[in-house]
Amino acid sequence: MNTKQTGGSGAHRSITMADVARHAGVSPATVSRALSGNRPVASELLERVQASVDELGYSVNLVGRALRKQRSSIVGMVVPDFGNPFFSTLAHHLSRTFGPSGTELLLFGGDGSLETELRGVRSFIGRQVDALVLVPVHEVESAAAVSLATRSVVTVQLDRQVPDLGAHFIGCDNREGMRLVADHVREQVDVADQPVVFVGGEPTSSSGHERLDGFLEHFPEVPHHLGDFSTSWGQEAVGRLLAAGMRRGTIVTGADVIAIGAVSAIQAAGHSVPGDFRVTGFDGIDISALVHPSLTTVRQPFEAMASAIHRLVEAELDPGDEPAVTITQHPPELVVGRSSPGGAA
Amino acid sequence: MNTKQTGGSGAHRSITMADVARHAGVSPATVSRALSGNRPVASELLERVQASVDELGYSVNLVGRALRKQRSSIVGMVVPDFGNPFFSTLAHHLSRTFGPSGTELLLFGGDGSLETELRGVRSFIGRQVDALVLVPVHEVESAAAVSLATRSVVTVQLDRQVPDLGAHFIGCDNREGMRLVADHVREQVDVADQPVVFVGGEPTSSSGHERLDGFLEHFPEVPHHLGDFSTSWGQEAVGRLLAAGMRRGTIVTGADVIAIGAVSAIQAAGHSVPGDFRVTGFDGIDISALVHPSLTTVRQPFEAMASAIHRLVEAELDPGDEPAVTITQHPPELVVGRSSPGGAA
DNA sequence: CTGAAAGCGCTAACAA
DNA sequence: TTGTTAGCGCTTTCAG
Repeated sequence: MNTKQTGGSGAHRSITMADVARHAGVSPATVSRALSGNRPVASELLERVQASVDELGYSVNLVGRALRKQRSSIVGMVVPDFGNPFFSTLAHHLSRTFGPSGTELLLFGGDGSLETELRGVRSFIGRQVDALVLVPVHEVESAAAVSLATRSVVTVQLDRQVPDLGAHFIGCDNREGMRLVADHVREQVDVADQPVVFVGGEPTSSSGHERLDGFLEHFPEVPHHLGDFSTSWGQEAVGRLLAAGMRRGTIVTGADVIAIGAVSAIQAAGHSVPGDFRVTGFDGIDISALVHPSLTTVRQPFEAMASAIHRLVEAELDPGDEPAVTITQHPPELVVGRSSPGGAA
Repeated sequence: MNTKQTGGSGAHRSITMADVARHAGVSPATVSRALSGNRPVASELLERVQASVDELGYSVNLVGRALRKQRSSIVGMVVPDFGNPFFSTLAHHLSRTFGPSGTELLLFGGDGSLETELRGVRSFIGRQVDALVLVPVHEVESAAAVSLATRSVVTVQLDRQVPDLGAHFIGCDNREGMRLVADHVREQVDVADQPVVFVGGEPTSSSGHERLDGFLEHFPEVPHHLGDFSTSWGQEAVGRLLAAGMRRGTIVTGADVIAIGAVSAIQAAGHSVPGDFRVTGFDGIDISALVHPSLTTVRQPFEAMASAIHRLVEAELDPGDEPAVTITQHPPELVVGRSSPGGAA
């Protein structure tokens, strides 16, 4: 039973660097150097190695490499939920930024719970990711996940932050965004005729928090209704407003997904946007330009945020300098659509 | 310079199992067994180990584990593009299905190119994923990526397939879906008054292919315009139709994202849906119920597909049986919205 | 039930 | 420039 049997049925050992080395008549170290390009290799050997690699169909085992190098060339990203198109948009821009640079972006999507978020963070840390990009679920209760991440690996919070943890944060200036909305509403809407209400996410995330505060700063007396960042909350909130007898109004929302739900519910009930109700969103996800009417919204500078994260991560990984904790709120931009007056003809 | 200096500045070694073992006064093997639960450990030792783990803040290095076990407890998913909400929807459902089972779903999003797709596959294989779920970019040219994947690891193609590679495939029955659309159009539309055109994705993916063929089978003479699966293609196609003088019609599209672009362009040009133009989509992503008018579409059975993949992967990983190649086309369902007649009042 | 020891595949010191 | 060797952190025989 101890015969040197190769092949046959069952799991087949895959090809290793040692196999390639033997086949090419060089040492494993030479193969490693030839493939990584980290150190010079005589061009003749390099060709022999390459030929053996091709012939054997070898490809490097990244687990072995990661164990040895103590890093994996992965940037892990943890988002609360795969289903929310805003998070997909963030991932999309980030992967475009990181893609060309060798490290690759891998995405973990939670179910909105703190437990799953922590699992995601733990898992990435245990897999020796080079860096972690984290959109925290909760402004306070995600502290465990964020501080674990920060202690273990280069970590950047994105869009939402747990403050005071010494962790980097890249986001947009939500208060400024809401100021833009407030100015727009003041200029374009007769708020006596179409009274303003705010429909946002609970201030349990920093974005929800800042957007609510930011808007109330300019419209202090406005009623506000808070739920989660979802289309169904937008629908439900409008359902309540209509049930309460509201027939005209200006609905300022905390996110495009909420706004889309709101518009949908308004229209389903037979009212019009922007005739009866004006609606504004926040984030500037692609779809907001395509719904009918197109959404007036605040566009986050996705590209700028993505490249800021990229630069920050590169700087942190570069042993040269020790950058201070970076907290940047990028300026957003008002995009006037047809869900509120003042857009193009 | 050779003093045993611990701490201080610079990178700190992280805690290993050996540290825990020393601290608890047991062997590393015992720590391993205690933490994995793979083998019985005396309850007293188990407590000691647990205490040490807590005190030292140890967490297992998954790279070391993966190297030793030759598997990583990761299921890798490769999609052509993070930006397409249909792929996010697939990922969302899949992660809900895999989440509770210990293995976790990690998502790689490409840029639509074959090179990047291959990179994603290579990377996951090199990281010893337990299984790979792949939405291939191209019906033919993704063969390299799919067959590499299939040779190396349990692989399931999702939604789109490269045929004849002996790889599993889970998708929906696109022809049947298009039959539902065709029947709906025949029953509800005066096609003499509102002539039918098909706007789809290029038949370079199996879905694009089957949806086009499937519809033409029932409406053989219909003009068709093919581009990519994107909202901008939907807009552009409608732009061309309008430029060619079309003012009334029934636009059957190959995907919700195309339909959303189409509706948007129709409305932007001052025409109405469903008055002037009827539009149908395909896929049943969430947003299609919320646009105005809501989209008549074919909903893919996301939950059923996700759990089919889960079962298939579990079965393949279970050394017990050797399941045959599975190719399943799940039955989709027509959802009648207001973008075509026949919906609820 | 527990410990000692080997080794997963790779790369970085060190020697030549 | 190349080879030899050690060891990253873990699990799993194999002994006891």
